[in-house]
Amino acid sequence: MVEHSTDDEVDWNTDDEIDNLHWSPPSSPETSLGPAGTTSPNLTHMRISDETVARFIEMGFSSDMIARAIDETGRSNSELILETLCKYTTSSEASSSKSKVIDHLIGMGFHEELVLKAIQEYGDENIEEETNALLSYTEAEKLCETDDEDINMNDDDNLFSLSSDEEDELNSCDEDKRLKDLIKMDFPRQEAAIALERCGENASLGEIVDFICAAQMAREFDEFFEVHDEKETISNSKKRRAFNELPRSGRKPNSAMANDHELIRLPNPMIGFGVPNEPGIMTHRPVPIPDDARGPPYFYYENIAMAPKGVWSKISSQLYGIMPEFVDSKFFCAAARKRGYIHNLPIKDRFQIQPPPHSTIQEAFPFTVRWWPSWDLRTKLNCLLTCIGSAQLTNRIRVVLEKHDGEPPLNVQKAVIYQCKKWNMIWVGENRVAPLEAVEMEELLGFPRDHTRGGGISRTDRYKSLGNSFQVDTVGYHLSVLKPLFPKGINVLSLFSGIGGAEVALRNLQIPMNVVVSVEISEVNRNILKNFWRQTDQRGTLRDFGDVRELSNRIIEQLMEEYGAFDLVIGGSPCNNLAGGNRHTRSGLEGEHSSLFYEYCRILKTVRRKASEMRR
DNA sequence: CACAAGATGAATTCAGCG
DNA sequence: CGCTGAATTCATCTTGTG
Repeated sequence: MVEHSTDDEVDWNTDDEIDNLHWSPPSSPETSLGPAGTTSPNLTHMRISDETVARFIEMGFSSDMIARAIDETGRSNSELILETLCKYTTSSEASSSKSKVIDHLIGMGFHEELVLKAIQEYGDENIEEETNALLSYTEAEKLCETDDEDINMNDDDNLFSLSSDEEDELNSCDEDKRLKDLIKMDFPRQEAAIALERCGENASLGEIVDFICAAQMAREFDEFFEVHDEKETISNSKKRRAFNELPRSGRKPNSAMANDHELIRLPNPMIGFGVPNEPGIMTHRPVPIPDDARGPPYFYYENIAMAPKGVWSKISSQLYGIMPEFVDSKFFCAAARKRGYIHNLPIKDRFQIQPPPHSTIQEAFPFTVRWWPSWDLRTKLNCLLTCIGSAQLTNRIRVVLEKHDGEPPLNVQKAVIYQCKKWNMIWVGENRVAPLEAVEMEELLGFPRDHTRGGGISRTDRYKSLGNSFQVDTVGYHLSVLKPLFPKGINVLSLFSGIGGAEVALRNLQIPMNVVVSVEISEVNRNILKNFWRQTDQRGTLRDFGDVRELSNRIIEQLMEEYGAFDLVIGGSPCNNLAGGNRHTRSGLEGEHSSLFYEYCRILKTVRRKASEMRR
């Protein structure tokens, strides 16, 4: 091991331009034993490492399948095993794929007739195409006037209750089973046991879950808006260190530093008020919305989670002191995207846009699977940015890998992985990595294929627009609660619209948009949204404006008089001056672009004031 | 002038350790 | 509790080309 790494070190350094493959030296040299480390208990006879097996399992293959594939392929070549596993999956899925697709689409609420028609038209291969087709059918057939349902706008009253059906079912459980169920739901055994005891034997599972959630939320409440003086902050334990910690004495205060002592913690895992398929979904907020911030009109504000210190407490203080919901989109798609959302939407009974996107890189891009080396354990991509890796870098990686037969030494692996993570590259051939194509980013972000393609946008601008966009499925999950509230459609004021992430989310949720007033400074982006509006046969009105600063309060009031009040004000203000990738002008919330956040506040307040006037 | 490509760190949080 | 290292990040600027 030692002689190898020394040789390779020499190889690295004799290569010109190799500096760009530099990585921070590993802290634990004993890990350089290579991939053949410990083995999993039931697969002990094989040379495949635990990590590799774990990766296969994480990709959704069963251990039986993995064992079979390892036996069949000769136990040593992980690429071959993966290929075999994929073969198994495709062959077993093929027979049932059609009925599965039908069930899936009907489950989304499309009529069976339309589903069959779509499948006839597009085949049963591409569920995405079909969904799009179905959305077009429904849009064409729209005008569907739902009868006046009794919608309870006051969502905070019945937040704890489950439906009677759910409750009946849950009541039938005995205590042991309930404890098991709770542990299965990933509640700590101790908390579950205490909750069971406190709630008594007649309590339903729902009540117990609420009890545990309430306890968790009480803790969150304590930790949010926690006030410390400087001394206390410094002596706080690591666990209690918070996002907005004050600067250590002697350190120069950041210009973005807020002048308050509030601490906002980023949740770990970053699941906000809950995400699908993960434990910990809340039915009501840890910190209630203040009365003066209740909707309608609803609002939804977004920005990056990893902003400089003090930024989020400043943003929160400007938006009624509402607790931000920090969510990583890796829980919704195959790419991470850590964002904070401040909104006054209900959080009960959220649902996902259907179909949900692929959850791993390998599922999203199956063609890459056969090229994926066993030592690259990624199943999720990092955040999609506005720039992509250079061709020179991919070439250097290829040259270096070609020098080694089979698996390269550990230090080479580390360097390659480091660059792949940094530039979000995927395997597209033998020894060949590549940055994502724009169309692949569209897919990961939940946009229709070629949403940003053509129409006068340059390649670089396309990457920029996509890198600045919403992740549609994440935002859609939060907005889904609007669907039962506005069966007749909503009026939307969309600020900093970009390529229309909010509009695409609403459309995918099948929430009719009566009026959308979109404010977006980039002309190419405005054109993308206009094209989307036309192509999806929207019946509503789309109005677009350029600079948000020129949208005066007077104009806003006029628009509301013309179209009626806005039901939703949505937008994410510029993060340029907050983003970690910015080497030059990371100047905080008061920066040239990021300070447009205050325009969002101004406009929101104008809308809410005017709306309350109109109600009177 | 528009576009494409490449070069350019730091701020922040977290996990792990003594 | 304090330290260290690893990991991650909605980007800007300069240069070259047509």
